[in-house]
Amino acid sequence: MDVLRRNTDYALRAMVHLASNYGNEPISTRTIATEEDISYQLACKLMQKLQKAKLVKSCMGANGGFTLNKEPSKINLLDVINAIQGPISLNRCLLGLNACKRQKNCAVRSKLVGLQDSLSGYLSDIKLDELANYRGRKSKKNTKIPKRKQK
Amino acid sequence: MDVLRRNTDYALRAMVHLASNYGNEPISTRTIATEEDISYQLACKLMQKLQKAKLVKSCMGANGGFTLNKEPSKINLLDVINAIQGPISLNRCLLGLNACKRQKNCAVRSKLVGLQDSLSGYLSDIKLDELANYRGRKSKKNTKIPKRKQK
DNA sequence: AACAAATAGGACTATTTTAGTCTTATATAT
DNA sequence: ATATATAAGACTAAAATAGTCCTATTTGTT
Repeated sequence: MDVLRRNTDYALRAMVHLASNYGNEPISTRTIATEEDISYQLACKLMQKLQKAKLVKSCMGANGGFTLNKEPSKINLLDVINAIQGPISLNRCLLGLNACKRQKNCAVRSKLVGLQDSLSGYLSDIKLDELANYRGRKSKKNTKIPKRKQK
Repeated sequence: MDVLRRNTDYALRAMVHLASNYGNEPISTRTIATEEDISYQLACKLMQKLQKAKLVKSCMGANGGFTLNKEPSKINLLDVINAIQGPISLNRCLLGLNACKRQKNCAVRSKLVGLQDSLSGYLSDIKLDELANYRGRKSKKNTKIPKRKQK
């Protein structure tokens, strides 16, 4: 099974796309969907989730679209994962759901806590700017504020 | 979402149970199911999977049941996970399935490879003996070979 | 030999989760 | 006005996971 779901992959592509464009005009969902091979309708859903999580900023209307809401270096992989698929947990027990009665002296659980933490740590250390630079090599190193007025 | 599925939790309980009993007579699935709160039918399925993975040894017939196939210290968490839910992967891409065309210069992918490895490493460093000792404190420190003849 | 207690294993069903679509409403530049 | 966007809820479809059922086989015990 996969830890990162398909929709998370899509969202990550979208975010990297936006990161590569950081500092410029908003990009429409249609453009992102087309260039990143995501169904348009689905992309809309994902962008909305990202917006709710304050990772992107939306501009409605003609010439509208999305821009990152923070510098790429201030958005990490875990942020995106959390926004789209919710918190990653090694098992239900660690999430607090469906906790079995064994909990308090469960050896498995106690071992997993450490792993859970290092997993989160690793993911939150990977920032969007690294991903955007690696990928397109068309990063603009441009930190201008988008000219378009924001919502 | 959970990395370890419910059935994996069940199987882990069963394995820890067997580890605590290592060196003694086989334990029947019915007993394991009852003591570990697993549906009997489901437990049967899980034990079969563990058997196919050579983690446990079965003894058919009356007074039959299962014993570990190796010392508890030689069975790790990842073994059990692999037996029950198959290999853990961070995403499809790393599993080789559904690989997207971006593959070769995908920054996300390259970052995840490292994480995947450390995840596997961590899980395979946790052995059943640690879990069994922690839990029941009724470990026998007894390495006798089971008296009952093995299949 | 008969019986009871076990595992073996395939087929099937149900449940849950995830992915994806449809539709309608609202905002905004031209 | 119109065209091009986002917003968002309801809905459907597909896939993955969990769980059950049934029948066969093995083996110890009486």
